[in-house]
Amino acid sequence: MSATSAEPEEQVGLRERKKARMRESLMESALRLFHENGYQRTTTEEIAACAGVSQRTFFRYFGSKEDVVLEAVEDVDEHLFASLADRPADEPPFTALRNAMVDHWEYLRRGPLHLKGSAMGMVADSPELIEVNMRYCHRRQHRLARAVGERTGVDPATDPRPGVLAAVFLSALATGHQAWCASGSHDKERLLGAFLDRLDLVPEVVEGPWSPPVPSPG
Amino acid sequence: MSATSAEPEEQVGLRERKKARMRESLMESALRLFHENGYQRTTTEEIAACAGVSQRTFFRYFGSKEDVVLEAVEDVDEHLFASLADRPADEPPFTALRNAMVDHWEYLRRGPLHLKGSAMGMVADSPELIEVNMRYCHRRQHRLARAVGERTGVDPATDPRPGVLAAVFLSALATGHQAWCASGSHDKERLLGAFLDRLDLVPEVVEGPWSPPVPSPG
DNA sequence: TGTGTTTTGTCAGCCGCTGACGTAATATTC
DNA sequence: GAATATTACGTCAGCGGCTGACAAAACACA
Repeated sequence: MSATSAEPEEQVGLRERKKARMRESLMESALRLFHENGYQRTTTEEIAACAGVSQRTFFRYFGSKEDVVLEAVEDVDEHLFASLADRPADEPPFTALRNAMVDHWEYLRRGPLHLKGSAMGMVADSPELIEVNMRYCHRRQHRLARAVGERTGVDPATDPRPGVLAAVFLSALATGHQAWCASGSHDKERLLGAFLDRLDLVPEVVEGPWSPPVPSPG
Repeated sequence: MSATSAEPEEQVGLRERKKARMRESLMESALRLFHENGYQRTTTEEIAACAGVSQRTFFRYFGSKEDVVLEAVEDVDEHLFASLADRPADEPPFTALRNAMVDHWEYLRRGPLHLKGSAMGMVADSPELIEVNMRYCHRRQHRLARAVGERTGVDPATDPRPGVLAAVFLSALATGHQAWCASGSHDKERLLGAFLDRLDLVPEVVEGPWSPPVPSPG
């Protein structure tokens, strides 16, 4: 084909450009098909065909079908980490994480991540993807621990605190996510509310005895 | 309908007995092969052959290869829940969980669960199984939340606290488990130590600012 | 333009997993 | 003890995820 007229300004070369575009194309095809037909009912051959390549090529770009979802989630996480770095330095780690989540949500609300931004919502729609998401939570946790470590000046390799904080934070999020799924709601704002409810509960839940069983009206 | 109460005895019948034995046989074959050759390199056909049945029969007893590991872990969890119920009623929930873990370990130390008891250690040996374990952590979390709910008289369906506590507890355990794997240690006692270290860190990590970065020697 | 490297499609194949169907083992009834 | 219905099992065929190997096409560099 042509394309020889386009002069790449950067040193990255035409090849890597194509690779990046192919990767984006495959991910977009996959996420769209997942959204339309469901994760389970979408085959890797369909994804490849939708992107105009062979199945083998799909597996050269993504290690597995699950990896597509994972990478979308990780791209979204990336911005959460940026939000964390932007929080004032005097905020305690856990508080900073909570507030970064609020900032992050405000960013997602403006929708610059289009399909990827809805990846988490997509996960909610199909129980299979919840497990897929779970499967990778230790990868997310490692990345978050690193971000927490950078913020606090603590090395996650020698100090267990960043890892513990990351794990606790993500597990509380997961609980909120599950409750949101169970409620059948599709309102993204309610999802943030569920997140914050659980996060705010963590200190009280691990500290001392609990207040009376059910303070709700009966 | 037929009169199934021909025999009022609690005799479950030969058939169900055989089913139970077959199930045990398959699980034992699987766990032993996993232990010897690794999870990945053990095929479901080998498991079936080891138990003297066809592959199809294996899949009639277990929904997936992963399920075998999951059920082993759940069997072990079962006793953790019992230990939790035995803790004094005046212990706060998180403390009770922590201490139940210690009791539970003492039980495992006596080795009545033989192969199943080593399932968690097996998980440590193969990175693939860590992901398998992760995949099911929300199932474990639900069961633990129920146990916590029973102990505290709180309904997990309406009060989010049991779910949050269960999630935080298990995620802290997972962190300890990962650290233990990373250290390359195969000493089970060190694993318990890693668990307790992380659990004891949780309150301090979510509460306020952190103490100086790294108090350890350089 | 020609040469060496990277990327792709095709093919073959393993493995996890499932539906369908016939058969053997078990339980029930006479 | 024979006839019956019920249940478990083996065999077979097949799908979908995933991988190695090889040849052809696309690209980079000179």
